[in-house]
Amino acid sequence: MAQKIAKTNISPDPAACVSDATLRGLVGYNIRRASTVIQGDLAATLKALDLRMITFTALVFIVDNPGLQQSHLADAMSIERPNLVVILDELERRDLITRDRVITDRRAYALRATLAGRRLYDEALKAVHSHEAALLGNLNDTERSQISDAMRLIASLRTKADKT
Amino acid sequence: MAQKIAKTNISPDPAACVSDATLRGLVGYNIRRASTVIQGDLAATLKALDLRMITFTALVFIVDNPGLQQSHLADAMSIERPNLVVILDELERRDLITRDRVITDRRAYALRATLAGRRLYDEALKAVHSHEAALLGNLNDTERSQISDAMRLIASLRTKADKT
DNA sequence: TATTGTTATACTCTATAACTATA
DNA sequence: TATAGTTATAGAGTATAACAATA
Repeated sequence: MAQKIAKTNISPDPAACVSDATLRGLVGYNIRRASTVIQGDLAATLKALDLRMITFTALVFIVDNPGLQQSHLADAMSIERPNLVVILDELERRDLITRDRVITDRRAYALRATLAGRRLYDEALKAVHSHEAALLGNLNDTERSQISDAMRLIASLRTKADKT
Repeated sequence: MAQKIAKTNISPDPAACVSDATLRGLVGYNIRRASTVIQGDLAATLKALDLRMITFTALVFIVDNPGLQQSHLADAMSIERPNLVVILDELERRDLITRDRVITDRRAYALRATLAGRRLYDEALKAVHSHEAALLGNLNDTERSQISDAMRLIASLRTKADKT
């Protein structure tokens, strides 16, 4: 027993000894790790409302931009049109949104949230905001704004990956 | 022609009119967008060296932690052991790393970078650092440090998604 | 001829169960 | 019995080609 404790003290957690010092010197590595933690936590929050990150995002865009077309939503979400179809199928099946033919262009659908959709939107946003408040409790409003500003600045940058 | 220009001026880019004001109020949304931009750009940088983000990350860990075992590397990279196998297979096939039996525990492999692996490590890190310098050119060292510090703080937080 | 939404499909990334060889 | 590495496989998420309806 004493021997076991001694052995444990020598190597309590080998994984913790793995150095990521080089990677921590990269801004991209640190942002990605933070993003992973927040997304994981956010996913757990939304799961209680039977929403995934991507269905939540689509719902928010539709509530905020009533009459939006699928192709424009796909652009805004930076996803391909075919992948949006199944997401909207799910939201429509749950009666959270409607797809109405556009009279001036019968190829397109105008997306609108139903009352149930707007209610879920309110509920989800409230949950996500409290979640962020809890997770980022150590940061004050100024610090949180600074982080968001810096992230928006970086998100607006483009170099090699720019395709357009 | 004049009519066409007029029409264009009315609606130059419908997608740009889609408001994401609500989502921009969420720190997680802003971090994820920044992360996507940086990862995309980083991927393009590493592609020139025939590396993906995940193979690059594994290589850096192995060079920095010689003798590392696969299970500890998987923990450090937050990926499952089976998924690491194919990554190491690729690095080993390209003679960038070796898998040596551990004499004290013949179940485990000690991972080490070859000379070629260390050379690619140097080359890749140089490329990634210049890439970040170019992408984040508008930010000075202090601002970049502040961002990294904030991201590391967030990455260290755990609430709902904490499984352990 | 070009565009909107759709289907089918493929490719990557990730997660789990079960096996082997060692401990 | 438990652990390290492996295999097979299933599930997300994402990307492309091709089609019907419409412009």
